[in-house]
Amino acid sequence: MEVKILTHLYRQNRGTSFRISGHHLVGICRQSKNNKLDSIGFGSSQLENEQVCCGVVEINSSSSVKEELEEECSRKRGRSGSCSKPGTRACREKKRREMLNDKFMDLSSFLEPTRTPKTDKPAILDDAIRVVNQLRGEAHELKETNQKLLEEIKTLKAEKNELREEKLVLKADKEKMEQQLKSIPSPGFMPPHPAAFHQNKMAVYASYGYYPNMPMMPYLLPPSQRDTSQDQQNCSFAA
DNA sequence: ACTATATTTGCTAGCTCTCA
DNA sequence: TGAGAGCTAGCAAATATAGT
Repeated sequence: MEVKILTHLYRQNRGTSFRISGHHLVGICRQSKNNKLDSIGFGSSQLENEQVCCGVVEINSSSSVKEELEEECSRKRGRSGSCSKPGTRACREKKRREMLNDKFMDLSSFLEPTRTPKTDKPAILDDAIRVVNQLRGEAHELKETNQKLLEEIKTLKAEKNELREEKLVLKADKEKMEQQLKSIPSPGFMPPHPAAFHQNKMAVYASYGYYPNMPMMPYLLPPSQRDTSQDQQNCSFAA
């Protein structure tokens, strides 16, 4: 264990006895903010009950001796009825306080996982209130968004149904018109112009009843072949 | 000196057990 | 079944202690 004598005096009104490497030191503990042992005020055995220690040793070790000292130097007050006797009321009360503190630490860790848990209880509660309010706001916004999306889904479904019905109506109309076309009587035999045969334009007449079982071929012909603008020149007798 | 935290202690409510 | 005793958790106030 490395010890370092500090120059300043350390004043305290109560001391605790320690034994380090066979040397008897009398003094008190000095703890840092996080309750870890920081240093020990010490004096001689003759100064055990004096108010002024002769010096302070700084502890710079992770040895079990230090742990023992830390145990010895905890904030526990050496009163009667303390938690040294398990099952006593004081012990139960201490357990209850520890449990409470643990819950506060858990809450602090939950609120700010990336930071060291706070020990300031009002600050932890402030954080908790802030986070709860923030989460409430977010939940409210998400509920509103969800409601809007549900309404949009409803509208789109209605629109889809309308389109489906429209499609059925159009399909029925189409079938009806096809039936009507099929039922129109033939206007009489009109032999196609020979040029039509020659230029493969015969299909133009297919839908007029000559070949009722044939598909409407003109739609299969390329536009250049459906052009009849030059027919008059090609076939003089048709004029 | 002041503040935060730990400890002690008195009080109360709730629960269980015993007894008439 | 109701009354009383005993036990305990929880709360709050008082007090002690440590840190700044």
